[in-house]
Amino acid sequence: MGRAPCCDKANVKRGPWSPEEDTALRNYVQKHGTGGNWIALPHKAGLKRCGKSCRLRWLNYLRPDIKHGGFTEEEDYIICTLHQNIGSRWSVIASHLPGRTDNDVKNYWNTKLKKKLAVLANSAHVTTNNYTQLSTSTSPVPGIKSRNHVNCFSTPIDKSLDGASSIETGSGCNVESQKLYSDSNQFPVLGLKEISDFGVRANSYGVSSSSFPVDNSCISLSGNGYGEADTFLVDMGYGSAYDLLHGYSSQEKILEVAPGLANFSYSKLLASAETKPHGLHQSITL
DNA sequence: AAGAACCGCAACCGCTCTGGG
DNA sequence: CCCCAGAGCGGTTGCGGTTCT
Repeated sequence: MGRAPCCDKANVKRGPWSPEEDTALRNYVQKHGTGGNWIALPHKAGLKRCGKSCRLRWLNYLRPDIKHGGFTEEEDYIICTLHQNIGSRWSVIASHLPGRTDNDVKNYWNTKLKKKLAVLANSAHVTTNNYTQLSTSTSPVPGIKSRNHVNCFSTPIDKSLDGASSIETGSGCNVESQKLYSDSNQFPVLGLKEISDFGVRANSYGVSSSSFPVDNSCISLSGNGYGEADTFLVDMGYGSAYDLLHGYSSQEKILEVAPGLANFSYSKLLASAETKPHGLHQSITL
């Protein structure tokens, strides 16, 4: 026996909403609110619709603060970053995008962004950028062991950044790991730095992303327009920071995971630079 | 010009979560 | 605790519009 339906499907209208229905629902909600009871709402509003359908219509289309239209580059960036870190938790991702609904974000990801990233991944000369979660067996940095999805990308940090600015660095730079690094004197590793050294504030989403702040002692961007940058974020892909916190927190261990860091040089990387939408920094794809 | 293929998005479905009794 | 109704969520579908052949 299946689950009981949430409403009498024989007596409710389905399919696209008419302008009259939209008006009735909008007027009712604006006047009375939802009352915390969507099941009873359609009857009160004089609608022959399922409560769930009303809720969806309101949340995804009729709400006054809904933003319609194309997604910006900045929104792309946020979606990609969060999707990398937390997966398809659309409601959480949407909560970071004012005016966007989970349905919007989900549709956008499935119809456009996913394909866009696939094209980017295929066109990358060396590897993909860290927007993707490819289960690739090829490693972006020579010698890095293939893990669940090890992709690497760097972000030159502009030292003129406002100190109050926030860069998503994942838990690789969160307070807990920074403390661990500094307490155990691990920072000499390859120019690994504390994010706060650069005058920017790490913004941890409480996820296992993995951006390492480093100085230019291990990175050279000469010849590709970034030679003047002396601080960078290097993102090793989801999971690496977690490892640093749980057993890979020594230089030997780091090199075990990523031996390529020992002679890591960006100078050999292609200058497939793109301007990041928020204007805080730029990134290159390794 | 017409049919096929593709695309984007609104809406639905069914499962999980949550809170009140 | 347990149960259940309702809310919330993510995956999927269906359809209208657009582009391609």
